[in-house]
Amino acid sequence: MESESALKGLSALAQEARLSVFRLLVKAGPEGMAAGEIARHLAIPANTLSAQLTVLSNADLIQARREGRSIIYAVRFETMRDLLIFLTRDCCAGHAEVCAPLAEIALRGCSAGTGDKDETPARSCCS
Amino acid sequence: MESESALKGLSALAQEARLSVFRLLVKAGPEGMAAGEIARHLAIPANTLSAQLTVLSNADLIQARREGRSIIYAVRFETMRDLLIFLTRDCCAGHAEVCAPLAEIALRGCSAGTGDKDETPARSCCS
DNA sequence: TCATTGATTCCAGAATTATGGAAATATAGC
DNA sequence: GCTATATTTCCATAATTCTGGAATCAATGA
Repeated sequence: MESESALKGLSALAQEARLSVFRLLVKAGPEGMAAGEIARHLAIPANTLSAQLTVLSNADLIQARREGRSIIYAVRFETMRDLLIFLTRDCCAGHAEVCAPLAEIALRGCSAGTGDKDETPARSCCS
Repeated sequence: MESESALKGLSALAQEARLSVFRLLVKAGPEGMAAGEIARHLAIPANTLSAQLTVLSNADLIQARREGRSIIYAVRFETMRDLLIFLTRDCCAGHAEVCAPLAEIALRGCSAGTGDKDETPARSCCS
């Protein structure tokens, strides 16, 4: 990922509502969640949410598919992975105090959880 | 790191000039770089750069110290580490396709480089 | 075809962020 | 104290982003 895409991704996530949407979609996993359901969850007007989903889509962080009358959004994990790798290389290069703890988190992976009090139990992964 | 700090960090990095400044400071390492030198490197007017450095400082991503007439800025790696961990937990939870490659990068650490053609040789780290 | 539901687009006003000229502040050397 | 250098603050303008009402589009079912 070059810095232009990274910038798009960062900008997309750098807003409260959009970060919430993204976090919700991460929880929802590959099956995703319908726009309306997201709107209900986060109490955002449909048209406002739509604009925010467009920003996330343009950054390639999420992906839409139609299912009946609903449009289902799901995270594109490859993009998020690439963004994380970009940032890690940018700030890790030469600095063990960043690399090491991050590696540990990534290895332990999901078992760590998000720290939210309302979080759902983590699934097993990262063999 | 809670989402408010993460948001600050993301916003700070979500701008072309600021991302460049940050990347430059990462390269510069703990010794940091004087504001004027940054400005010369990136061809940004001093006062504009100053505003951008303020944003990065407020997000705690960089730290200033005075040295004679110069003010030296250096990356705060703990903050960047926390931001990366926040993002990793947010998007890695349950998804090996994100965790695994990221863990590998973090373990190999700096040896990977940034991919830029003008990058300096990576230093050894991450034993 | 018509009504309903789910979602988007259009648009304009509000809010925030970015930029840089001019003036001010801080340090150093003479 | 005076001058030069390094940087910041003040301030106004420009640019961008955010928000939501109203209208529109798409799919479903009767």
